[in-house]
Amino acid sequence: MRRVCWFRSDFRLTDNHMLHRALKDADSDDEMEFVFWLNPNYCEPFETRHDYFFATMRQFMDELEERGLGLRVIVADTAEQFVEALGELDVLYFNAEYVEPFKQRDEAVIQALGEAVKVIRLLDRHLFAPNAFTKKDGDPYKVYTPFKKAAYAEAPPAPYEVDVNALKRHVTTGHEVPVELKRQFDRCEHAWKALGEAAAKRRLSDFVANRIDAYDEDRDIPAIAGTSRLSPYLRTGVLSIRTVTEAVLKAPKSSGRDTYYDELLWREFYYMIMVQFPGLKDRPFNDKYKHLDWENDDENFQAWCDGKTGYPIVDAAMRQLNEKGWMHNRLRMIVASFLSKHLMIDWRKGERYFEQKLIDYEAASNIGGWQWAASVGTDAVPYFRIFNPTTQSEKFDGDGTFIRKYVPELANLDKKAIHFPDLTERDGYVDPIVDHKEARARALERFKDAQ
DNA sequence: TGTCCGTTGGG
DNA sequence: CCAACGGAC
Repeated sequence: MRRVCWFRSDFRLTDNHMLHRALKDADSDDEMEFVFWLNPNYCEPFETRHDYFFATMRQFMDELEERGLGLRVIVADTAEQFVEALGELDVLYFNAEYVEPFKQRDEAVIQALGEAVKVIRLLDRHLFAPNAFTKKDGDPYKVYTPFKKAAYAEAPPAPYEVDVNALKRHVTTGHEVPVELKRQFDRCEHAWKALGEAAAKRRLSDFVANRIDAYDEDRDIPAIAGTSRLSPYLRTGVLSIRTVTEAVLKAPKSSGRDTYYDELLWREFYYMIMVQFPGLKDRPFNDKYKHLDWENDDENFQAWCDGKTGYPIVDAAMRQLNEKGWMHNRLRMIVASFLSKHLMIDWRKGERYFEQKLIDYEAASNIGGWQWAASVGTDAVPYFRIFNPTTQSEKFDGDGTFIRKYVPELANLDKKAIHFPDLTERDGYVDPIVDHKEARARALERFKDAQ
């Protein structure tokens, strides 16, 4: 029997459902092969997130090699080409993706394989199946709190064991590195710190041992490492959600720990919503906001993207995104509120900009978050809760440490002036592109019209 | 996981 | 003057 394990965004050897299952199924003389489909169409334009992805992949391949395992990288534009390159096989294993465009890609591969090949798709990226919880009437939950109650009643799955030595007996081929992969590796420029499984686990245990107790308070301060910063690992599959959950629930009970587990459940909630209600990348969950009167102001949108709005906390946040491919969660809320309320620019533009830039981009969480902030989603913030960027800045970056790091033009201002410099003292820094009070009033009006 | 504005009451 | 608070958005 020839069993093929298809790696996608699950670059790890431990607690990997696909590997666990393939090993369980394999007889001692069965041959196993690891493959990766490199689709050059997914690499253009080459953004920071591609850089992170391929840097991670490269690190994973080094790790495989050290352990005497190999990954065969197949370059293909279509599912048919990919399947043809796979050659003869009996079983294909992979960890399921439930959200587009990956779902469609996976179905195209299954189609192209035909009846003769057995396909085993496994739940791996999330704790619970997307249809695991329903209301009494059988409908999916649309509100977080009851969903959470249902989820709390269920024990999350334990990590899956993977015996690497057993893998070695089945996987006999080394890496196959096509020129196209080398080309992608060569495009990587960032000097990423803490790549790979070992670094991810160190960060997880540091978080659980030292930071999780204070998480509920520290997580809102962008100048300190109060959040777990595990999302890039979850995105690339370097860390498994079961490993994270196990470590979190083993920690002593605290309000920080509970808040953090809640955030993991928000991740489950949004993915469940995306699966149960397809199409949310392009339409608001709440129908009444389908025809909201958005502004089509390219100049303002560009200023937002570039971190040149004249609101220091917004600009610092956007510059962090542009430089690091990552943004602190409190800041994601602030810039999303600013784009959709102050600028009245369609949340979909912001969602797509985040998609382009974020190394931890997950469609469900990102779309859910944007719809939440723009007040058009399920269980979203009410439209009249409009963040005041200056107040948020004073509250969460009180002494201006974060702003100073990313907006050097303002580095010399004192901690009072830095949150919104006086219009006469902005040499070297842009004037605000909108007036807060006017913008707020306009947003209230537009949203009220849509009620 | 909000902010604004008017009111009240202490200094 | 300003903190505390409650209602409205």
